[in-house]
Amino acid sequence: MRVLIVEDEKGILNFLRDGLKEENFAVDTAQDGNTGLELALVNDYDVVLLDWMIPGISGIEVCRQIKKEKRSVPIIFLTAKDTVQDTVFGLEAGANDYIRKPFQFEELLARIRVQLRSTNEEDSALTFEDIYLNLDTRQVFKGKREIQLTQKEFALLEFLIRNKGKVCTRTRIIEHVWDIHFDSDTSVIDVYINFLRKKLDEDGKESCINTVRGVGYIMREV
Amino acid sequence: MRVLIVEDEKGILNFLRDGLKEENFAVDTAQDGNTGLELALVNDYDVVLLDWMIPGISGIEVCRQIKKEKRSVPIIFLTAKDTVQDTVFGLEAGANDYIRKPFQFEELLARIRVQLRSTNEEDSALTFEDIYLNLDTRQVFKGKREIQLTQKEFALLEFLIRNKGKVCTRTRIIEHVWDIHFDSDTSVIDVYINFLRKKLDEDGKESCINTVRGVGYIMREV
DNA sequence: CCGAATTTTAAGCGAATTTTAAGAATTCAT
DNA sequence: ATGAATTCTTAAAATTCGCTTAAAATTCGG
Repeated sequence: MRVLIVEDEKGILNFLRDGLKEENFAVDTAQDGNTGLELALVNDYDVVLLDWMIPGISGIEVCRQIKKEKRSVPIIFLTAKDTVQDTVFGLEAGANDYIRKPFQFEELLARIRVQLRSTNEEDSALTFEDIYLNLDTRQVFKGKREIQLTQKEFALLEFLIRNKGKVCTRTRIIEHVWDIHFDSDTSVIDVYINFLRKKLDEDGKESCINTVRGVGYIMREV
Repeated sequence: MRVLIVEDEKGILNFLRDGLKEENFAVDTAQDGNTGLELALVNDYDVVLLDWMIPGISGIEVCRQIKKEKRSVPIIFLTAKDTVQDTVFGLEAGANDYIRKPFQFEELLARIRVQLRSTNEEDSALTFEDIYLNLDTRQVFKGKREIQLTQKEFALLEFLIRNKGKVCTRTRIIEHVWDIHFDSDTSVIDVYINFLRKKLDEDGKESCINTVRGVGYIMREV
């Protein structure tokens, strides 16, 4: 899940970035309106956090522009202001939600989850056959057995399951899970597929992750 | 589907080439304007990706020249610049779309698909009689039976079905599926037609792929 | 700052795929 | 019917690609 944070105050920015990374988001940041807008238009984010008062183009304007091109990206305003006026402006500009500073990180997280939930229509769990992924607790079960996964393993499995039934090309995987854009020469995917298979597959049975030679991988339900 | 990429930065070039090959495109590349233009004029591409700033003739000029001779080839600009000015120039020069670097591979792919769709009008599935090709999962079914195909087999079948009812000449096949332009002295097509027939045809019945002696092959609906 | 866990790199192996090559079979014109 | 051209078939050679490992680099908590 990719997030863009547009916020000029360094302290808050770092706080948010670190917190969200811990929650396994791929985080991009911008400290002014222009950069923020550009990033938002170029990339596909799952949610955008937008400060109200930023240098360059105002938050409201950034919001308006993003919504013009990409209707579906959820935008959450972070704002110190709290008059009714401003809130109305924000929502008119197309924001999906807003949160007043200072806020509890937990609350922000909750609001982000709400937004994600509404676009994808999933709860905080993903499943594939007898594999169960709880996104809240980061627990993974294979049947009744709990499986310990590292961050990257979890992210890769999450991506594969979200795209179950479709071939995930190496390029897409490296972009969504590793956030690498211009390096095609790495075998890190192979290694992690191998890790997942070792942890998830049962002896004798076919792997739950299929290889599509020359292309990528797919989790295909039988 | 054939793509030409004109881009001087090696890293980006490789990244694009690999990514597009995974998506089953036949990819040609050029690292300067002159070579790019020449390739574009000599061959039939389904889409051209053109960097703005390249050695030799400028991207804009290449675009203009291509459009003068071949109105219909869609051209997508890859550009680091982002002023309105440049965009306007690009579109005036005849570009069909542009994308700013750095970009998500996904987004590029989406834009390419938009361009292709306007000429063809395809979904993620192709059919010919009881043969069903799913481009998402790369699965092939003959009736209810699933058929395992390799990359090249898949690409060849895809090409034949996209052109069903039309004769596919050996030259067009070798260009679109193998990306070979001069070497007419190979029997690789015969071999692969043979592979496909073995996998797809049923005993006793006529092959689903017809030979047009001296010319090529055709999938003709009865 | 150290040590453990995680992530990444690199290399060898082996299997699957792709290509080459050559003889057999077919088609077509004379 | 015959011979030339073209296509089919097969097998073997060449290549590519993914799997596996181990070791190096990095991150992170104490």
